Amino acid sequence: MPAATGRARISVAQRIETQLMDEIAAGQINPGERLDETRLAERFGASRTPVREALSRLSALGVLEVSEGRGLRVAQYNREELAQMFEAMHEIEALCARLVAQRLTLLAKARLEAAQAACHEAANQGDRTAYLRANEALHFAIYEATGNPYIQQMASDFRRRTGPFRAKKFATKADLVASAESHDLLLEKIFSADSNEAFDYMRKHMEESFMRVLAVN
Amino acid sequence: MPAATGRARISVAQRIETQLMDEIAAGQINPGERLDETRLAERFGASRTPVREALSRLSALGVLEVSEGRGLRVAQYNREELAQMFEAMHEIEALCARLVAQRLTLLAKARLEAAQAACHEAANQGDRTAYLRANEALHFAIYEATGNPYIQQMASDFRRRTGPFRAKKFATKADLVASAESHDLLLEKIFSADSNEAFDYMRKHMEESFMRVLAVN
DNA sequence: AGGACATATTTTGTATACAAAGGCAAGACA
DNA sequence: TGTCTTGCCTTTGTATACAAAATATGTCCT
Repeated sequence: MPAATGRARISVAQRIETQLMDEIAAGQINPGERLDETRLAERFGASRTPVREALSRLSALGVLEVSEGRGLRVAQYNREELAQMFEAMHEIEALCARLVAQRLTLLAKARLEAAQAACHEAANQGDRTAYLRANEALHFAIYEATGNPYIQQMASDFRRRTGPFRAKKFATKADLVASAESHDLLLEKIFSADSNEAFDYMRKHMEESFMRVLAVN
Repeated sequence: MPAATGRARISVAQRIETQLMDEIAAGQINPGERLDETRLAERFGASRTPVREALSRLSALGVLEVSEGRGLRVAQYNREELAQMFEAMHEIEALCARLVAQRLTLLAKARLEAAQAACHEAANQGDRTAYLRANEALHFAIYEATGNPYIQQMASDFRRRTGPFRAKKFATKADLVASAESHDLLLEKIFSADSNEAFDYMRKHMEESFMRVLAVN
C-alpha cells in the first residue's frame, strides 16, 4: 500500500503497535483476550504482515504472551504473578524516587509540581478518567526526572504492563483525593533531597496501590 | 523470554532471533554494525519474513536501533549513554543482591556456590572464554535467586544489552582472578543476609566493572 | 569542469499466496 | 450414549511478489 501521503513517515506496523498498546494499557482490550491476526488486519485495513510485526514486538515487550494452545493473548497473570510484577514495579519506582531525590533539577521539580497540580484538580472534580491520566503523567514525570533514559524506559514498560490491572482501582472520588494526597507526601520526600525517605515512601505508596489492585483483580 | 514449557516447536524466526541475540551479546556482531535483511535471510537459509520478525523483536528489546538514515544497526552508545545504561544495570543488580539476601533459599545458595566455583576454575586456568560464560551464569543465578521472574527478566535484558561492551573487559588472567575474588566477597555479603551490605557491595562491584568497560570503550 | 536532473539500484515496507499444524465437528462404531 | 476417528477448517508460519522511498550513479547541459 502506498505509504500515507504527507510527511507522516509512520509505518502501518508502528501505527498498529501503538494503537494496540494504548488500548491494552487502557483496559479496552482485556487481559487474556485473544488477538486474531486476520481480524486485526481487517480492522486496520491492512494485511497480516504489519499486524504480525506489531504483535511480535508487543510480545517481545511482554505485553502479549503466547497462548497455551496457540495464538497471542493479552498477558494475563494470576495473583502470584501479579504480586511479582507489582513488586518489580515497586522496586523500580522506589529506585526512581531515590535517584530523583538525589539529583533533582529545577526544571524537573517544576514539571513534577505541575503534574501534581493536575492530579489534584482532577481529584477535586472527581473526574476519574482525567485523574488516571494525570496520575500516569506524574509517575512518568518522576521517571523522566531520574535523568536516566534506560531507567525511565524500564519503569514506563512496567507501568504499561500493569496498566490493565490498575485501571479499575479508583472507584470513588475519595479514592482519587486520597491518592493525590499520598502524592503530596511523596513529592515532599523527594524534594527534601532525603533519598532514603523518598525511597521508603515510594515503596509505601506503591504497596498501598497494590493492595487496591488485589482487591479488584 | 517465557520459553514455552510445552513442546520445543521452534520457529525459524525464533531460531534467528536467539542466534542473533547470542552473537550480539558475545560481541561477534559489533555495535553500530548494520544488519541487512536480505543477507541475513540468505545466511539463515530463510526468507526475509522471519528475519524481519526477529529484527523487529530485537529492536523492541533495545538490542537493535533504527539507523538515522534507515535500516537497523546493533545499538551503539556514546560514553554518556553507556554510563547511563550501566547505571541502570548497577541499580538493578544491586536491587537483586538485596532481594536475594532477604530471601535466600538453600537451593539458590547451592546454585550460586556452584556458579562461583565454575568462575574460580575458569579464572585459575586463565580461560577467558570460560570465565566470561561462568561470570554470566553467576549473575543470572543471582537474578534467578530473587524469585521474581520479572526482575530476573529485566536484569537479564540489561546484561544482554551491555554484553557487547563488557566482552572485552577481561584482558589478563589477573583480571579474571580479581573478578572471581570480588564475587567471593559479594556472595559472602549476600549469604550473610544483610541486605544493605549486599546492596552496597554489589554497587561497588558493578562500578569497578564499569570502570574497566570505560577503559576499553 | 561542475552542477542539476534523471535513472538505476538498493532497501524497506506491505500484500498475497501457500503450506503445515491444531482444533473442532460430525459421523461411525462399540 | 459415549468415545474415537477422520476430515475440514481455522490459524499460524514462511515465502515470494510487488511497491515505494532513498541513495547512489551517471549523463547532459552550460
